[in-house]
Amino acid sequence: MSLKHGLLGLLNYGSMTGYELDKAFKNSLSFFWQAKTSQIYRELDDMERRGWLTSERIIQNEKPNKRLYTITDSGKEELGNWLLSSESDIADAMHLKSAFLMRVFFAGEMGTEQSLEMLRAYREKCLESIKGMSAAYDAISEYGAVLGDNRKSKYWEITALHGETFYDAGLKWVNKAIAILEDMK
Amino acid sequence: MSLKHGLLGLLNYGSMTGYELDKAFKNSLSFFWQAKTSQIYRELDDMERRGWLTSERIIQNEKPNKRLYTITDSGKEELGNWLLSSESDIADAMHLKSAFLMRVFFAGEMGTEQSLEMLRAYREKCLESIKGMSAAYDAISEYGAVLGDNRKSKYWEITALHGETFYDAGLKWVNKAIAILEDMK
DNA sequence: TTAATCATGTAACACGTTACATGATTGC
DNA sequence: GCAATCATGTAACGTGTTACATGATTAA
Repeated sequence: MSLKHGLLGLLNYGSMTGYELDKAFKNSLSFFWQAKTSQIYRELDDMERRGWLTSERIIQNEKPNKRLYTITDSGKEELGNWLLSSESDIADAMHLKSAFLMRVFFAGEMGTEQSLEMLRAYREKCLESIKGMSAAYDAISEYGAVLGDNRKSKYWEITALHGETFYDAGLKWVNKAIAILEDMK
Repeated sequence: MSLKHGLLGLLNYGSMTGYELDKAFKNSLSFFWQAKTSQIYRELDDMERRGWLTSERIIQNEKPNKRLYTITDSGKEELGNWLLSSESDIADAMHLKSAFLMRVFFAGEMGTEQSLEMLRAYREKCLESIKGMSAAYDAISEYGAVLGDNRKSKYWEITALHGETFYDAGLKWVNKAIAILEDMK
């Protein structure tokens, strides 16, 4: 149930509308959790039913009306409990789910040239992601400066470092894999 | 829809019962895809409806009856198409989903000592996983020798190498993360 | 005698995706 | 004139999890 907790975490920084939450989510948490806009609205409804947040309708005349969400004490408690309860998510963190790796596993059924193409495409994605990291670091230090909270932004940096380390690992792996297949020819 | 394709891939090596498929899945594909037994049976039903496989009831008297699944030509075609169609799964492969990293992201809300505990637990899991790799390599060369198919087992090795590389990356990252937090104290 | 292995499933629920609907304002 | 931004949702569908049910054989 981590999507709800991610939203609670963002709302804990300050009240936001669904639209703003959606953007905030995609700009920060999307490195390790993805969610569609429609799902976010649905989860917010459910969280309000649970009493983790309240919402206030704001009428605008120049723009569409909006709904501002605010975390409640009960929501803060839930967030705190989730942060402390290891909840077995560390074991989960060891498991990846990847249709791409599944295709690699069964790649013996196709030609070596086709497998190589697939791996080269993966390599391109790794390189792109690695290039994208500097923008991510910039965004973090910018937000960190705005908030003036060094402690929080340290953890953001640590998650960015995770991304960087893993993209590098992906690149290293795929280069080895390509070398193995080219040796085989 | 990759669970179905994983099952097709296994059945392409030879006919199996649901029970055997479940075990085969957990022994090989579970490194990059997880599925519960109950889901596997449900998917097999659906795949039969689609004509990708046929099943044959086998009556046993000493043991429970079983159902043997066999891939059809249409199933082989589907498997082949899936292998070749990149299907955007390479882009997906760049996205991880991790409740654990989400907790790290919001760890500014808890004490540094608690965050360190969480990271140390992750480090333990990395070390365990790294230790487990030699067993995985053993299993692959064993199966490879049985099948006598070098080409197939090369790809299995490549996926194992992926696991190894990523567990190492996890360890490297967490050590850096722990160092950052300890410096902060 | 207790746990593991063999072997199959159903039902309910939770979570995630896709497709669709609406419509004004602002910047290029 | 066209794309992007603002802003909210519903309905249907697809995928994954949990809890439960059944019951014999075999090895420690």
